[in-house]
Amino acid sequence: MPEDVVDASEVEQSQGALEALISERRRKRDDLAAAGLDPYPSRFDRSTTAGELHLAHDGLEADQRTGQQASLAGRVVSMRGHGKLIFVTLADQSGTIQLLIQESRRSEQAALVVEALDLGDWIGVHGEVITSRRGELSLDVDDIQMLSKALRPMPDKWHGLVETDTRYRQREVDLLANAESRRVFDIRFKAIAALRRFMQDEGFVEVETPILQPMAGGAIARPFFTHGNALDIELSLRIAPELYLKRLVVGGYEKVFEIARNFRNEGVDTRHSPEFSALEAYRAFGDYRDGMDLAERMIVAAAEASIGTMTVTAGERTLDLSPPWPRRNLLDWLEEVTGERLHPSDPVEKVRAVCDAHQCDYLEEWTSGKLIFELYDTVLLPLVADPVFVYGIPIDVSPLARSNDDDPTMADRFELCIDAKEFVNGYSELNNPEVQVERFARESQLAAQGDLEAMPADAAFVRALEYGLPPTSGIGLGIDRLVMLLSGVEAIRDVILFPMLRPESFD
RNA sequence: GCGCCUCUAGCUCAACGGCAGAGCAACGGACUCUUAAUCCGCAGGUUUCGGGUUCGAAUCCCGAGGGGCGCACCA
Repeated sequence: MPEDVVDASEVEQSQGALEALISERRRKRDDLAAAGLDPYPSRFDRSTTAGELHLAHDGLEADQRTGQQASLAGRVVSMRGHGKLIFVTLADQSGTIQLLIQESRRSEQAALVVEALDLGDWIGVHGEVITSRRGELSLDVDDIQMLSKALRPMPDKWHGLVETDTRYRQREVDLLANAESRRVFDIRFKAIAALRRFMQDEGFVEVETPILQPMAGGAIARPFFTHGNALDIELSLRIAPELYLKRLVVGGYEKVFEIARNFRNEGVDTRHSPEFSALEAYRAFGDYRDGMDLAERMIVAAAEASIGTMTVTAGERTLDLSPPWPRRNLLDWLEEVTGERLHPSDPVEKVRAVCDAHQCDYLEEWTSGKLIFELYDTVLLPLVADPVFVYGIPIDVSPLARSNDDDPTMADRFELCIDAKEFVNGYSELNNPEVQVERFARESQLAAQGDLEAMPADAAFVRALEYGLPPTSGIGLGIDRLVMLLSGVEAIRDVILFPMLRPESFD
């Protein structure tokens, strides 16, 4: 082959296949503009939506004309051409509807738009609501406007977008191409709306507390750090809203909640995201039992509103969320399973022996209470399928919880477990400032001994307690996990719209 | 952080040491009841990147990058 011919084809190819597809669409857009039709008009008046039309007319016999004129707007998701007749599937947020575009009926403007039409374009259409000869509800289109010309080719209309990387990085494409993805996020936002409604109906006030904090507290986790220029101070991103919310209860807000984005600078996996959402609620004059009641009703309300059933699937198994949920004492249950009656006051050797017998790893410095909690995590938690409250948790791992009146080594604290995962953590709040100081001191001591999990003392919080925190019940719900449960997906990234990923390079 | 897997056309996937292919999307054409429309034609590639082995590499080896999954930490 002569040199110059080779060069020419290389120049042609250097444009790239994707660029060629985009240029083609650009050309169509420019053709429209040249014909005096704005490919990006400012607005469009629609009279109805695909969903409303289906509600109004589904069940109609084939080949009917309703006489109803309608204007619809949406994205072209499929086209089936038959020469002088084209079937288009139009998608709006409410669903999809078929358009019948007949050459004999359409306007001149419509003809130009059809000429320039590609999958993915946003269009506005007008016509009569009819059913096709096959009985599908359709709009017999007489006019079309381009509302926004899409320049990039859409993913495969049958397989959608599969590659997880692209699905997370270009969530907009995932959403427009994959109905399953839309389903999951619809559940998410319905559930969150339901939680908010439920809390408001219960008389809780929704509040906002700082995300940028001088010292991240209220949980045990490594924070993200940033710098505040104006004050020239180091700030942490919140790991939990707990301490600020309790200060609001001190201030007289008897029922408060916050839907809080929390940030933890820790491992990322199927169940953990650096950025995640929690609902924390505090109710004056209640204790941890009220927390269990609240958690149960809250989750049931969210399930009802988002999926309309108490049956969910988690991997291979089917779970039943129907209340009431059993409440099991941790030490009793542990005895049932291991055959050993353990207590935080037991010598560590005794508890370690049980750990050894159940493949539960531990560190040298752990107390009996901490070991018991670890046994719960490794031995009991995996047994959980349907929801179960586990209450009575060692005080050693509960520095912000009130101790039990009859057994000061135990906290009046519970966790709600479903499908081998923790969903809610709640307790009677510790409101004795001096005991809180002791707890913080003990945590500091642990930190000094090298325990990376120790909680830093928060003097402002202690001062607040000194003004008087009423008896208070507090709970925290992991919203992402709840959405995973309700939607039946197994990766937390599938319930977060834009999960954290390494930045793309656009070179 | 450590281990394993993965990356091929815009999308979904083949080819697994011997000429890089298909379907969808695109482009040209036929078609007024399809719905994964069909039919004919045409085009589309630095096989993620960089090295190496080989007569020959998408394929084997080494390294880098993206992503996924385990383990550890955590909710």
